Amino acid sequence: MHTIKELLANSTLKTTPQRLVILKEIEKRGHASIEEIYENVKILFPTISLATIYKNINALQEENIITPVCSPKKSRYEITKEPHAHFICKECDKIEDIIFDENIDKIIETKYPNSQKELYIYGVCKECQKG
Amino acid sequence: MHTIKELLANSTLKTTPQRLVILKEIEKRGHASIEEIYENVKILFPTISLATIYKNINALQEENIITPVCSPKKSRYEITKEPHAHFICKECDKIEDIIFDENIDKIIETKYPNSQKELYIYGVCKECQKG
DNA sequence: TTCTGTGCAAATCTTTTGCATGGCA
DNA sequence: TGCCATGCAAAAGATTTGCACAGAA
Repeated sequence: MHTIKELLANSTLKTTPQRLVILKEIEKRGHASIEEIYENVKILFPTISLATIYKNINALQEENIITPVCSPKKSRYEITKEPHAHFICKECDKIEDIIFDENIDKIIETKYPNSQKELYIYGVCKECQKG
Repeated sequence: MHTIKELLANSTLKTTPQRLVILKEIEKRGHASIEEIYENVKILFPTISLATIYKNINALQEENIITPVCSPKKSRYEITKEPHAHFICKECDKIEDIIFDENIDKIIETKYPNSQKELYIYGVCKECQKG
């Protein structure tokens, strides 16, 4: 486990207040979209520009500090962590982290060895099934 | 199994030459992006407009005739079929359909019952691992 | 004949780029 | 101090909208 400051210090990127605030926002929300990051970072950092958000999102992805979580509706980003699975609701676009079942892990590892894998399950969440 | 014509006939959408050609292109490629569809449909249908492609992609998704396949790089679409899994290469963005392992199916069904599920495995394909 | 679909143009939204200035190491 | 990062403005790219005409049912 690393702190956000350590993640930056161990990368080729410089530690700037903007980057710290962007990463804290992603960490706090679990999964954050560009607009969510921009709107919330602007509260603490009114002068920040959208271009800075985009540049940093790209740089942080290249350093593997954050990982895109893609849904059909909008892309979001999370702090890169151990392999885990996502459940994404097709209706409300909610993302839940789920335990990466070790049996599934074994099955996939057999077929796709040495693959840096991520598992996504797209479905309809319980709340939306009720509606 | 349904033909493309039947898919349209059973929907609320009218059957037009443009829609048939768009769907045939998606079927032929397995997974097609907006630009791929546009570039190839234009050969048969030089007057087609990008707006028509977008409007139809949205309409066909609402009718559940096509399903988005999302990758971190670009969105693509496929004809809606029985649940199956995708392997998407993080490097070259290639998409492979893979058999939906019945053991994985059972594990997911236990945790997410009655969920219209899709399985995605993001990793690095064999070709890109060599490089 | 009716009403949806098409195609064009314009509008809007999203993301990237260039450049002068500011700030971390 | 040197070089990378920021922020602005503009450019480029992607997607949506409005409207008149064409075409499926």
